[in-house]
Amino acid sequence: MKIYNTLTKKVEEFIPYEEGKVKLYTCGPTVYHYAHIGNIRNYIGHDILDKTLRYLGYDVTRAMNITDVGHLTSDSDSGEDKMEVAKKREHKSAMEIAKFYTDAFFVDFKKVNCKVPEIVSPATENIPEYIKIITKLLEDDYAYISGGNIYFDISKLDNYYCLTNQDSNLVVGARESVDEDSNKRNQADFALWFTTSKFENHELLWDSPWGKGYPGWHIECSGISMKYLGEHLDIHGGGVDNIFPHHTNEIAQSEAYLGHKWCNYWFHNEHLLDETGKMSKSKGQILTVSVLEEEGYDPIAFRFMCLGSHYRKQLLFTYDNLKQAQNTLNKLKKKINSLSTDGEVDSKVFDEYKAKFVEALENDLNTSNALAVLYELLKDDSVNDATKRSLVSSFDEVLSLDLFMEKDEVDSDLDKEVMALIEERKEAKKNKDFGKADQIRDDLLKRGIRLIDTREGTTYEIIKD
RNA sequence: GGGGCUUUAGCCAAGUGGUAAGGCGUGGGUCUGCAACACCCUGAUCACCGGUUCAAAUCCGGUAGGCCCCUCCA
Repeated sequence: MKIYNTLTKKVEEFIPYEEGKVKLYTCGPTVYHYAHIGNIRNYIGHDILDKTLRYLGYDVTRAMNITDVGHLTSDSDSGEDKMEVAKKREHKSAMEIAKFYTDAFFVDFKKVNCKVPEIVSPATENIPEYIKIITKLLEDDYAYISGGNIYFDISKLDNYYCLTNQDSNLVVGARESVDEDSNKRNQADFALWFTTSKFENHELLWDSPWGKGYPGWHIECSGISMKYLGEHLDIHGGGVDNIFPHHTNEIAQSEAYLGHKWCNYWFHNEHLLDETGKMSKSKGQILTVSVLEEEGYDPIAFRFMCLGSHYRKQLLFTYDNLKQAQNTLNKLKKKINSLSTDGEVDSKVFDEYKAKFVEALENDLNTSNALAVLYELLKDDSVNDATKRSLVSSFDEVLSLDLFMEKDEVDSDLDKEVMALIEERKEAKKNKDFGKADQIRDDLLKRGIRLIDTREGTTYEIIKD
């Protein structure tokens, strides 16, 4: 399996620390607001990575955090905690907000057929882990106390900027809204722990050796990852915007703490854009999977749209594009569901096509080509339907597009009524009363039922969108 | 100011030196009483300029456009 590694900026052969096993970590959602479809695209990317590794036979253990505390609008000790902002907005307690949005997140997560990681852990449930790490960083002089807070001293590292090529060209405050924090030795230092000194009204506080306070944003991912996945992590992923500062800081604190290399592969998904650029929770309008569904779109069509592109390419979201994806997916499913169950699976052909499919995925998760293999298979006249069905079913373990439609619960009353109308129309057609025949067809279409005339007779389908 | 990504037909998109996969849409056709469905057919020299090479969408240099990061973000 080849995969792009942000650390080396190259597509590399993936070699886990332990043969056959993969420790995978995904930066999870912040739960002070809904996850928009841009966030969801990132999780779809991780889902494909996760499932591809399993498809290839790896024993994968995956962990994901839920950021329910410590997410400031800035990484200095100024700015507001986003959870506190949400509390003011919604007049709820921090834990109520976290629970509400965590639940909402997983509803959408599952709607696009993302598999829930083995380990899902909220930041607030791992405080002792962070204290343990910070204590050692202080002992080893990688961290210092200033103004009541604990900061990581980046000057203690030679390769702090290993994920980016910024070297020391970093300009703190390139963006106007960035505040300077006078407690820091270097402006690029980052906070590990905040005390109550400047946040007396902060609701979530924990005792620590340095006073009541709460953790900085970056420490949670290091803490949760090391607690559940150990000292050696194979793949750590997130959105490209996490590369700096979040992942840069995670590497700094984790490797300073461990004293050795921590994670070998860094996996980053590009953004989903709308006409105005990057989608963002702070931009106001939050477009969620559930909203797409309310607008009449199948969440799986959104997944399909994401798979048509590559995870490392920006993707423009428009309703036109989604509509196209929906239409394409419907046609694809229709084709698949019209496959007969005749014949026996030809294992040689099965292996050949599976190898092609795997080849696409192994090439840095080329889902677009993987889908092309699916189309090639469906068009191949030399392959019998049983083999096709079997392959499609196998491919869908990774694609997760629900390619085989479960038979809808047939509403027998409706079925009886439609069959009677079909019979009536048949009579009308026989009598050349086409006006009446078309009337019946149009009336049914208005109700979302499309008649399909074949040589063998007339059937119908229920139009989903 | 610094760093990174990106530009392929109306749209989505593959392609990693040898004369452009696939999908959607469009148009045409078959089928049909007419349609729908289905099926068949239908399209681009790859932003631009220059270089390397027998050979470039693919490598190098430059120009132009788009996007992201440089302490909110997936």
